[in-house]
Amino acid sequence: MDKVVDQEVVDKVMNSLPDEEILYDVAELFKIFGDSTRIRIICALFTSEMCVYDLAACLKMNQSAISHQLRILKANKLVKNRREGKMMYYSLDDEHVKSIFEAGYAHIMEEK
Amino acid sequence: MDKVVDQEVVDKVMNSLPDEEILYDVAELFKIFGDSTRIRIICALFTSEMCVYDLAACLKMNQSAISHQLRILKANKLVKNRREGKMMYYSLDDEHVKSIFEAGYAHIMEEK
DNA sequence: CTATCATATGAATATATGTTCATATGAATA
DNA sequence: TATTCATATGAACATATATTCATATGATAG
Repeated sequence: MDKVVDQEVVDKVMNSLPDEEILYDVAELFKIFGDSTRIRIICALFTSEMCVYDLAACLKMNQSAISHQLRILKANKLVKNRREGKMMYYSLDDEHVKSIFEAGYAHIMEEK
Repeated sequence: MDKVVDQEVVDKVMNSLPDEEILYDVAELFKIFGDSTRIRIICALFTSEMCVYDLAACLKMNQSAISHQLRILKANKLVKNRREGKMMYYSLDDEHVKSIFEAGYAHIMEEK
């Protein structure tokens, strides 16, 4: 006899899944957190708002790389910025950023 | 006068950053969540353990793609599996999986 | 207005990664 | 043991993305 799907289970699971579009957005959000440069930027901003130049110094990366990543973070509303003269100060834009980070961080620390 | 880093801020931030290796691991973890196929697999497994065949049916994807992603999820200890005859049942392997997902999900839902 | 500084951005490059196809593996059954 | 079914896996391909380099933009000081 051929294997067929367990229709009962499949139906139950399919009904429980959030909309595909929502899950796509959730994945896109996690993708933002899924890069070590961006995670380090986010972590740095937990402590203090910073300008691009100082962020680059902290992370020992060049200014352009930081700028590109800040652009992505800002486009996803995870950071915001304010200008002060020539300098642009970045800070976190959402309380969720910390809770998301901490959920992942807890998982990693438990493994150690 | 040349701009120099704000050494005080930079020092404070650098001291607050977790080890680079930890942050790398955190980023790697979020990267796993940062793919819509894997997020959908994870979500499906919130409801019920499932075999590969049924998972593929739920997500309307081919078996190979699901298998490849399950392999990644398992390598990262987010899912575990048990064999029952020919079938391999997958389920979530860690309580953190749900808390991580929910942190991201909450952020997305708030935007809607 | 010009020069300089801080930041942003486009193009190019290298690398990573997801899916598909073909096929292998491993278990059950005839 | 040969066949069939469920799953796993390697290779190939296409796509996405992070960084660097060069340069543009925007703001301030002289």
